[in-house]
Amino acid sequence: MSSTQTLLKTLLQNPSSITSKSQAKQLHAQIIKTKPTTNSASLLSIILSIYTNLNLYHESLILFNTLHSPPTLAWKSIIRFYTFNGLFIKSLAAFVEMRASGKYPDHNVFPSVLKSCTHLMDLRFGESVHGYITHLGMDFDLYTGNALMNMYSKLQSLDKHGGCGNIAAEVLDKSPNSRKTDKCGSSFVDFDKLNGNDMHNESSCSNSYELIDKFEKHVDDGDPIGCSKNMSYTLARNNTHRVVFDHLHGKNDMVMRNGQKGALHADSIRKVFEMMPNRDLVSWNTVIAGNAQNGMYGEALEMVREMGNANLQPDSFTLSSVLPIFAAKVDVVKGKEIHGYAIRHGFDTNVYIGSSLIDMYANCTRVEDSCRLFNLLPHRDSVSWNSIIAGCVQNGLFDEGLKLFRRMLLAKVKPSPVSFSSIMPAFAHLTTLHLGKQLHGYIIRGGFDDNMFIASSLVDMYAKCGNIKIARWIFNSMEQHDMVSCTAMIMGCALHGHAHEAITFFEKMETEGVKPNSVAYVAVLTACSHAKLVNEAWQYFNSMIHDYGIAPCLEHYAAVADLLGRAGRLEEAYEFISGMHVRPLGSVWSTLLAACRVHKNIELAEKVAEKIFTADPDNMGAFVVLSNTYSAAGRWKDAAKLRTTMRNNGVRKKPACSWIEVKNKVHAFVAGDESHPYFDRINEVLKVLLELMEREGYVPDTNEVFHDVEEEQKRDLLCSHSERLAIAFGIITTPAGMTIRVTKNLQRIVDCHVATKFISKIVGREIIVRDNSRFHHFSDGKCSCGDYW
DNA sequence: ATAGGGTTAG
Repeated sequence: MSSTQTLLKTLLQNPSSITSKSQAKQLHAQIIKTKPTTNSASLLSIILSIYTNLNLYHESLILFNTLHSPPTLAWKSIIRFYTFNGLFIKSLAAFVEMRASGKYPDHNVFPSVLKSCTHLMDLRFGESVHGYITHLGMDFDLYTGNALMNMYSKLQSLDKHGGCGNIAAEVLDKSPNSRKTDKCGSSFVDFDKLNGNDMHNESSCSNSYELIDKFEKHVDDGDPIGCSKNMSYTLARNNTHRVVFDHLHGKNDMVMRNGQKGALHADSIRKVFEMMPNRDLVSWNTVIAGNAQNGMYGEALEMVREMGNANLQPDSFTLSSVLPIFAAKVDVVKGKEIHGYAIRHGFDTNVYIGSSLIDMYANCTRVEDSCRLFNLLPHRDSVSWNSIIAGCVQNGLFDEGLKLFRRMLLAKVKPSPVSFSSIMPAFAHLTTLHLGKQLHGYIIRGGFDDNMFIASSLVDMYAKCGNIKIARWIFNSMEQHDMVSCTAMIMGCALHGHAHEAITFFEKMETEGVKPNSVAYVAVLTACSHAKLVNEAWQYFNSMIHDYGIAPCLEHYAAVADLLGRAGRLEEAYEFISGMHVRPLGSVWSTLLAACRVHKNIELAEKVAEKIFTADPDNMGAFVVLSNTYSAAGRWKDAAKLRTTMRNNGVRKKPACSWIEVKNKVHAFVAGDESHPYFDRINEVLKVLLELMEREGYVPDTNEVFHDVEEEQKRDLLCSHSERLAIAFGIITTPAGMTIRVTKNLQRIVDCHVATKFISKIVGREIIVRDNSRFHHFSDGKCSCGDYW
């Protein structure tokens, strides 16, 4: 009896002295046992505040639900608890209920409530809370002020993009008794499960494939029911807290990230900041971060200086807001200064600073520095891994990125949506469809496939890996499109020679109110170029300059020059390139040289080659193309002379190689390759094919190859070039009627192209060949490229 | 009450 009273006394005087779960539960039990007639609710509230401070999930919820008329302390505790655990809607619901029950919040509650509004991106609700805060005169509270500024800086320009409006209000309207029908517990567990799609489990790979195969089949059937969306819906949408789920998985990021330019709430932020009687480091950091994240770099840096005047030193929070500015401005000198400051203050081992530094160096193309930093980090979290992976991939180190991705999984770090959208471009560039598909499987099962970044990267990956059908399907099933996803789709169409479709997508984008940028124009001009749509290209080129005020850069000029070349308007192309506002690189001239080869214009070819040799003396490819131009026009002597020069200069032609993916395994072939275990069967097939092809009228075109060998040999060599070996292998190993997909590392020669057309007709198969610049769809003796490549 | 990482570009 007396011990109980002592305990209760201690408890009442100093609740924070209770530091363990068992202590807290003991006290709780005591109270229940003694059944105090007075103050029962307030004693239980104190227990609740201890539970919530210890973040004891079930204990807190069960206790709260037993309170019929929770006192203010209980409300405060539970609201904080909900916010802390990411149950933002619950938190706001509790706040509303608290008010409805006639209890008044104090300044301790508002930071949690405002944080919930911020995470739910519910500006309207937040503003009304702000009004209430002002009404109560609590906007002078330091923490509340900081939370207000944070909310306005995060929800900047939400209005412009529609935002999420009244999520909270809607939910609140519907669930006045949300507390009674509480499902937080189960939702929390479910959520964990969702996160735990186990990337570390090797055996789950086969499931992934099955999933994607099913997916592919649905797309082929043109019946998207049961596809990705529904699969992920069953997994993810069953969640009663979808909004929270979305938020934590970055879906709603888009809205925030889109608001780069607007300064819609800058005034609100400044007003709060200036009204505050006291400002601490957090206040400054919040405003600085707000400015930095909204693209107001100058203001952010200015505030760092002002902060110094107020005798406050930048801390790790300040630095991690400032570093992205120098990353964006590609200012490695300033970035390094910050790095130095971080080292001097011992911040360089901080994960936040670490990943910002990794990103900054990578953005300044100093990936080696990023890697060094990464290896020196004493502790790495998911973001550090994502930073280094993205850094590598963005700098073209795809294999390194892949290695790091695997290392991340081995280190048992769960990949996040950011991991997926960072690594996916590596598969796109490496054309490793099997890896891309595998990752797509994980993405579907994790329910991440509606993330804009991921969906865009998937569209791009499938297009680049040759499956334009799936790319198109994913694009069409996206809920909204932005400039990036549209550009990926347009470029995908361009890559596959579907110029008109590309233009349709471009126009749809414009009518949907998505503003094209410079990259989008590169894509649409590339599409025009592949289909020789000269007039359309000019129209886009001019509209870009005059309607959108985008200055043409090298890529746009290159696309137009390429187009003129393809259309046979060689002189015009030459004039166009000569008159460019940007100094043409060798590569621009190279496209014209290739055009000269196709149109057999030797005079211009020589002139252009000269330009290449002066602009870019290391560009040895020009020798090869020029030599081929001579050959194609039958000027053997010139070709031979050039080849001698090449040899003397140590120029070696890159060996041509073709590869084909069968059953998720890549089979590579080089010309005359006899090492493949299937070689005999391949040879047999090729013999039969040649006979049939010749019966159909095929005549080997030996002009462009091997002038040093006998005519007889030339024919044999042609018939065993790498593309044909790969196709023959595909014919043997894949079921009849199935599309054969082959990739080639170089531009193909005329004979090669012609032969593949014949083969597609004879075997009655669709054959898709990707060469160094685009996809060629062969079927029934025709090619989608219009025989220009 | 404040922080870091992502998709398109021959």
